[in-house]
Amino acid sequence: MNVLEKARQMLKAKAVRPTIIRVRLLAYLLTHPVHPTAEQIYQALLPEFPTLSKTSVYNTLDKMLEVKLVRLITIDEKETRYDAGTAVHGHFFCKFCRKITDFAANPDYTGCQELSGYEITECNVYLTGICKACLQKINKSQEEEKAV
Amino acid sequence: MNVLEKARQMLKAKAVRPTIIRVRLLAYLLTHPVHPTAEQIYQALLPEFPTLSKTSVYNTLDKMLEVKLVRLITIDEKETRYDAGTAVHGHFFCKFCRKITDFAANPDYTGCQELSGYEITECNVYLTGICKACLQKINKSQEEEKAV
DNA sequence: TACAATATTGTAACCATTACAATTTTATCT
DNA sequence: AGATAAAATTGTAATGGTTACAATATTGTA
Repeated sequence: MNVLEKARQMLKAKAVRPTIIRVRLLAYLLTHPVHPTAEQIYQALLPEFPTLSKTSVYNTLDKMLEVKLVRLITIDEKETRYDAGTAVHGHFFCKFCRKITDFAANPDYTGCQELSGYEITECNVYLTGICKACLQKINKSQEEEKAV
Repeated sequence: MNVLEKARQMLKAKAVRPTIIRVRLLAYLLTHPVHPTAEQIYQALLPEFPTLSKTSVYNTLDKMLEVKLVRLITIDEKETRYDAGTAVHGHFFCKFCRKITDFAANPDYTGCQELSGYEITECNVYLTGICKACLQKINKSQEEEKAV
């Protein structure tokens, strides 16, 4: 089954009408698990739907957030990112390249006193710092400075 | 030692010049650990500093973020919140009243394979859902509907 | 006091996101 | 298939948090 059919099935299972735009947008998220912004999604779909509007992207994402086919990632305070991954995992945000990396994380806070009686619907673990690649770049440029 | 003196000491320790506005703003955060927004901080300090500008609030917060006297909380995608608490803890965000509750959380991801070689400077655990008080309100209003 | 560095202010711009009314598409019924 | 109503999509304009930047004020030091 290709990814379009898969996206269609996922939408149907959540009783969301599988319109072309919704199917393609969800398929895009499934095949591009890089936590894109609304703008990136818009730009990616534009060639295929020249009349696509930014509002439609936001509407579609809101719909999918409602039924939990998509998760919000607010680790980057500049813009919101979206993730179609269903498995719970943590997100690492590099301050230099602004890329987000997934990592295994499934914390259990059911026994937490402060939250007894609370209804928890979403869980996000965010780490911020500098990724390996950027660290290497930084070290390299420092060495070059020394050499001069 | 009162909170103003404490704020002054904290700023000095980080080599940030303890100007009146910085001291008062930090003292406000220390005495109001409710994760206020920039707007709320601005409104709270305005009576004392009638000429205070929003830009100064942002500048001051940026300065304190740099030296880690303050942490960013991005759990609410609508606006950024600020927290002067130094101890690591998680944040619960209620979708109804938009209040943020602290809870104990100190996850250890030093052994995480995906992040080996990464430099981690910040860690945030965000839970979203409905708080106890809002759940009770919802239940109550549902009962009233039934009664009618 | 005078000077240089730093902090604060005010205004205007930026830009992601949302509101809303108009248009188009879709599902259903005849 | 054609008609109709509901739902989806679009375009435009507004909203509002945040930032850029130049002007002004304050601070520390000689």
